[in-house]
Amino acid sequence: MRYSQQRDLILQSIRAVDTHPNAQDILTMVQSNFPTISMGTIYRNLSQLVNNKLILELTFNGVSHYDGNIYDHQHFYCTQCKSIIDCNITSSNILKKFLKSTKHDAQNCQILFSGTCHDCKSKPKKEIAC
Amino acid sequence: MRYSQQRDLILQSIRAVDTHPNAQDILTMVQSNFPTISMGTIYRNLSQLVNNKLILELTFNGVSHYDGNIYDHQHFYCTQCKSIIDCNITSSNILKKFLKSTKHDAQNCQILFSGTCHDCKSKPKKEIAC
DNA sequence: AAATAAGTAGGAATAATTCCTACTTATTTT
DNA sequence: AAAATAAGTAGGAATTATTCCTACTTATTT
Repeated sequence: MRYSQQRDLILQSIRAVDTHPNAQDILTMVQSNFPTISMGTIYRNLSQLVNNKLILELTFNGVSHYDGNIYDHQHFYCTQCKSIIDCNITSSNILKKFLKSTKHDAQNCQILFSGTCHDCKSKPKKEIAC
Repeated sequence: MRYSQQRDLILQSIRAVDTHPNAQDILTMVQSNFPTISMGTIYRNLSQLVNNKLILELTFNGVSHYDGNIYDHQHFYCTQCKSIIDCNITSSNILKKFLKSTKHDAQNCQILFSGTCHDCKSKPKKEIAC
């Protein structure tokens, strides 16, 4: 991989947040520093960064989201506000257990919790104006 | 939900297999009994069946797949042959553990293992003809 | 400094999914 | 049983995320 300012900015933008942005979010973030960048460039570089394991790709509702935290951790998806929240839970134990029970060669394990996040639970539901 | 032959056939088709078909697969299956069914009908009924918890929806590589087995079980995704294989592992223990460690109200937990399945591991890789 | 291989912008193409409209059918009411 | 009505359908258009293509640019090597 040859250096490019575009890819560098994309990686920095992803690392700067813990919100698990999608391609469109990343385009918007990078555009503020580099207005001529295009969506093709975003997607091409995202797949390179994923292939080189510099970022993680996660799919929620059929849309790819990207995570600059590549350490073993899991995610919680709030079905109300749609936010994706990091969980400090490792998957290695579950993976080990699974490997003992199967003939498949599992190399990875992703756990996705879902429900209502703490914020949505405590906040009263938005009232709809008449 | 009023009865319809189309929805009934869709549900039966999904229950008849353990291959986790996507919308296109289901269209093809149902068309063999009901040639005039359309993709719009497939999608509309799939989302009703999911909402009524008669089937599960799983997303792999950004594509929705459907599962007629609604009991607590998990999945293994083979990165080589792309097949989705059921795993006889429950998530309730992991979910309980998670609930103790967090303020989020998790109601669901999906675990996805991935790697090379037993078949792909034992079979020699396909040779490419010269 | 010249060569070249990788990267870029931006628009076209593709694929999964949702939306829309006029028609049909299962169910309820009389 | 016939009429009313609300849910369902076919099929095509629209939308959205993503990939592909082409001519141009730039980082790196020689």
